[in-house]
Amino acid sequence: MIDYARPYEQNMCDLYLAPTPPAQARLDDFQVFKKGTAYIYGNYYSNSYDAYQEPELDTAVYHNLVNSREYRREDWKYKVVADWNEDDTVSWLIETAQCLGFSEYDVPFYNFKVHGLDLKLMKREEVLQRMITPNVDPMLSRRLADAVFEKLQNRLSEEMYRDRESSVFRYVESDPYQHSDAVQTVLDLDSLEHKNRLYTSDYRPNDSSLLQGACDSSDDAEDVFRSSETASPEYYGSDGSKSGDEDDKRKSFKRPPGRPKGSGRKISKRPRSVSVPEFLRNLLLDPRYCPSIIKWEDHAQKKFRFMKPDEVAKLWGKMKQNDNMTFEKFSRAMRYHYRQSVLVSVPTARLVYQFGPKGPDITTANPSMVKVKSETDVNEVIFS
DNA sequence: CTATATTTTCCTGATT
DNA sequence: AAATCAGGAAAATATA
Repeated sequence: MIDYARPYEQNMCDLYLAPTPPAQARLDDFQVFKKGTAYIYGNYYSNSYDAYQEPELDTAVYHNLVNSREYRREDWKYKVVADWNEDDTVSWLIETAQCLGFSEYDVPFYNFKVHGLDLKLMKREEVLQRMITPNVDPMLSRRLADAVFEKLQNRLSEEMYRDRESSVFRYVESDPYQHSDAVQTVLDLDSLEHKNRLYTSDYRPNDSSLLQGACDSSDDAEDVFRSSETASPEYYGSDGSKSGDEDDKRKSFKRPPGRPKGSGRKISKRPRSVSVPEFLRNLLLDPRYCPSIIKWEDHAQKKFRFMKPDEVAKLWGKMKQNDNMTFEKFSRAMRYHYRQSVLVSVPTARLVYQFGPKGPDITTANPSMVKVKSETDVNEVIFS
């Protein structure tokens, strides 16, 4: 059953041309040397496919909520807001949200890909509108929006003040978010063994006074938020792991018994990663991918066709940080979903599959299927 | 940490 | 002949 599939959201797949981060070395890379045939085989494939690559899609990155880490650049720190480009705005937003003790997964950052000038003009209400997203508690989004808005206003007024002080503006020394030195070693084996590390532990507290509660066991946004206001997080006395040389003030506080107020709400921590069927659904509902590389064959029957199987596989690989993904392997993953009727095969037709009874929800507010349908027919004629 | 679910890799054999 | 399909097997990852 694929009841875990998140509802489709616009911008769920996001396409952008940011430089791709250095690919993580995977153990799989080395397996090539264990199998002589695979080595030659692989070369052959990659060479022949290179000829078909379309530059536009080559640099495309399928974005899902998981890789906001692409926006970890810090250019924005050295510019005035008015000079921020879209990426600067997003980078700032993500970092600010984290400094405030929120999870980056609560931030629908793709709604904030705006130039700094537009951000400046944004009213509190608009920030809120953009912050709202189906998977996050609206109250949480509201607090996040408010807090972010305040931060923005602070920065803007500080800029104004500095502008009067000196005509030459430099932001560096006033940076409220000094980043700690990167703790990265070339020989760090962890980075080889677990790619998740990138988004689980890449996160470094920038403001310890605010972040005290953000990284610990609290699931509750209320707790996190309150700790930033009153600095009264819970004290772990039993195992002793948190006591000792830590902050003395903490010892005088003890969490009152019972469930903290408002702790029943669910906030999004790390969202479940996108499954193969979900991924397909997302592409199918996104006009940036839909007719071009994958399209509906028959929306009513949930049938779809791969136009460029290798491009789809490449996107999947990109999303999973796996440069070795091929349609061959991707389709194997698809076939495993036959068992549960999430997908069903369409015999005789090649590159055509179908969502089964347990498939993801494919409804959408703006179906572009009508147009697709006619293109289908055209292509059909040409093909045969 | 354990168990289950999903995905990746590789492979054999069949089909178009 | 090259692509695509079907699954088995096993290992790797992800999630509960």
